[in-house]
Amino acid sequence: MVEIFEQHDDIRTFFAELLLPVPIPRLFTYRVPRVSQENIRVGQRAIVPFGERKVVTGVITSIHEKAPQEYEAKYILELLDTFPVVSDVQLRLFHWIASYYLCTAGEVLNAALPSGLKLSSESMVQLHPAFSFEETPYSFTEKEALLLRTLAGESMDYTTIATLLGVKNPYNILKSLAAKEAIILFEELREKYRPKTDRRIRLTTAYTTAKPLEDLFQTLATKPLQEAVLLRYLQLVHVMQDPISNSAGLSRKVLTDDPELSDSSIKTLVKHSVFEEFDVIVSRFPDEDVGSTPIVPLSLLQQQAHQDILKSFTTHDYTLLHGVTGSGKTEIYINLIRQAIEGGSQALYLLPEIALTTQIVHRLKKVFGTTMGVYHSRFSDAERVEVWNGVLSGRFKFVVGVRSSILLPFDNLGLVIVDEEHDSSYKQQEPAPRYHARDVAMMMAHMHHAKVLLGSATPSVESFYQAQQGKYGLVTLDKRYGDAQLPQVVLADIGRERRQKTLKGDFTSLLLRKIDETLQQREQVIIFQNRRGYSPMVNCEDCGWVPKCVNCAVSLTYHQYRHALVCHYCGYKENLPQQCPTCTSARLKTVGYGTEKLEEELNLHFPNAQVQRMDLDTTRSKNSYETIIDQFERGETNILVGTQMVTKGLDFDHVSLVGIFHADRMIHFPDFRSYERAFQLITQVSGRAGRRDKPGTVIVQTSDPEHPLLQLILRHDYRGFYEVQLADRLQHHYPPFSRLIEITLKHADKRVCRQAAETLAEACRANLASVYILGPGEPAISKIRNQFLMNILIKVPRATANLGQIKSTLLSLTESLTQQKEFRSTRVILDADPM
DNA sequence: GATCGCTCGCTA
DNA sequence: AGCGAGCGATCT
Repeated sequence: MVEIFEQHDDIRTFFAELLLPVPIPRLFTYRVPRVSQENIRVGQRAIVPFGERKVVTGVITSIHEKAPQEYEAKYILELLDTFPVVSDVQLRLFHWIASYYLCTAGEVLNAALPSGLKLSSESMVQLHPAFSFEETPYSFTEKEALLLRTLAGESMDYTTIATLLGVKNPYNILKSLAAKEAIILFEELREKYRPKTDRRIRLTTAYTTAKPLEDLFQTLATKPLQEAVLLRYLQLVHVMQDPISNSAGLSRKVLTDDPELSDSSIKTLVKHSVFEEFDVIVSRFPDEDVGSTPIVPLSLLQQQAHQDILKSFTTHDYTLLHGVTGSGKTEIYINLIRQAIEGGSQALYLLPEIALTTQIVHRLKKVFGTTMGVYHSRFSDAERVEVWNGVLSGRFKFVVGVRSSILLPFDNLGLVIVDEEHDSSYKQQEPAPRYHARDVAMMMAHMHHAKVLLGSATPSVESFYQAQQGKYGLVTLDKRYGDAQLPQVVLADIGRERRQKTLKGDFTSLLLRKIDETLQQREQVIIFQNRRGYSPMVNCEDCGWVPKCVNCAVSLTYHQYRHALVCHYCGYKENLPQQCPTCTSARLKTVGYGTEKLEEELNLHFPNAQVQRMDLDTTRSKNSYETIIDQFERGETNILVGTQMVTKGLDFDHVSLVGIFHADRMIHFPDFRSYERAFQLITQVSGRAGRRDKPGTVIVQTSDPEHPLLQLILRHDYRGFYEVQLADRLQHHYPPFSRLIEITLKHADKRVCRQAAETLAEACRANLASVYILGPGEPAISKIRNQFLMNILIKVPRATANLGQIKSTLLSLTESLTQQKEFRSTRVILDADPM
């Protein structure tokens, strides 16, 4: 074939579609600079101008030659990568999440990329170089002058300035100052991620051979301090035997940390070019104890379950492992993960936030060593970038992580394990994307042709139903590991003890006696109470006044250690008044028990025991969580009091008693999932009690011991619980028989909020066929941060095929609502599969 | 009349 | 989301 026309590669113009991390439901077209034409690939990041002055990082989703017709595309400023850092499957997944969870793909990208990978510019302000107060012909307002004085040589960003001046938007002030040539505005691009480096030291090439070294020792004969440094170096780095070892050098810290060596001598040797310093990039995850520990062999039951799971995988992509607490699910997971990795694919092990503890990480590290990455919200951003890059480079074949690790750049997943599958922390609540990691895992696994294993002692009604229907495989482990007994659950009747006057505060005599017995036997106790603070409420004994939050429709929680009333929703804080502000009575009393009060009263009841509290307030600082766990593990603490944090992922050998301080509030929460949550929570905490040889006891304090749910918990009757729940869900059109979409409207004006909700609900009723619509109604907490809330619930029966269409109708109805003038500042939040 | 502050539209 | 234009409210 003869080429008739010569290809003029150099005159072709390429365009790229970019996904940007902004909440706009659209891609953006940019022009590819000539120099990048050869190298640009889908999945690379690029810096692009966005708006008048800003620049942002986006991801290339396609490359083409179709010039946009209606506008002139801007140029890509810079390609940040030489290879794709977002995989194809990942991009597809982002779009699926966006459409299923009613948000934009940009919001998903924003959640997925660690901010270290999202370079963007920040608007900065600096004093004009030619400006001086003496020479300027202009006059300034007070705020302007304050800013000019504060700026003096420094540059500041907009938000700092806004705070400094006490205004919301400093833009007008800045514009005026810029016009008077007093300041200049500029954009600062910040490199957020920096690899961690280690400063190293080595001999300069002049001294790497025997002769010069000998001469050097001659010279240093009168300088013993420097000689010592040199000797130590030669002792640690065998320069003569292995010249390469010198080029790798020695970490400078090794020498400076040595108390026998002097810092200044090291510096002098560097100054005299005996040593040279250089930096190497090191991992933030040091290669600690590589996988060498032999794996504990599986018990017969575990082996059986393992085989059953593998067999189930041949017919089902999704399998549910229903294993009672303490049945040893983790060992089975470890085996499956190893097999997946050995088969050449990636594995992901998801855990709820509070279950991903150092205990479990250490255990897995011993098996998987450096091929394992850990992704946790407590990690710094730099660490997240390294996990991201580690998955890309293939360094990590396996990741243990929380919800958001589902968004890492896997390209060859073979297995996803979702442990504690029922846990509500898999569902992101606050900012969009409001995704459920378990359900995303299933879609993702589908895209990768991978298998998913859901694990739980108390599966969600939804998942168990799917298993019952044969949609998921089901494997059951109903014996504890090593034939240990399930804990004995005992109800303590608060009402009866109150009548018999044996109640002490809110402690039943039964609970107190059991704690005492347990301590006598040198065993440990966990007390669970799902309320932090001292008391959830304060109350005036004379007029009934209750302190409320000024921004939210909730009563304030009293925190004793801060001696303050605190709002758990917005953080508002005020001092506890000396007297009631309405009737001046001094008889203000605290009502109810938080973990803080429990801790205090346990100290009074058991003065010889060490009581430790574990909740948000005691685990705020970086290592406090680990410290509390370590102390408890070593037996330095006898009683651990805590919120949900004590329910998961912790294994202690000497806990034989678990107390659930108040079961009633969990059960009687106004929500169709409250029974399920209570059942799961109580079962989970109970699982902390008892190990191999000693069965544990669980005391559940309740005012309603006859309650059917408690009766089911007593018998460890998951199936019974499930049947009851399922009937209820069927009757009221709840999942798994319907899919839910919750609409929340927010507005500062209660009337507007209600009107908007009514208008929207009406529009839904008029435009959506074959769905059930509930509301609008006020949620239990009707105001948060000065925004009034209204809810509408849409129930879409499973049989309804057009879920996608319903969602897009909802989006357009919402859109037209907020376009109406009176509702323009109403915020509407759509939440698919709310928890 | 200038200045402040909020709403709204746009981003390629 | 974040920026910037425009416009009505508010102080002097």
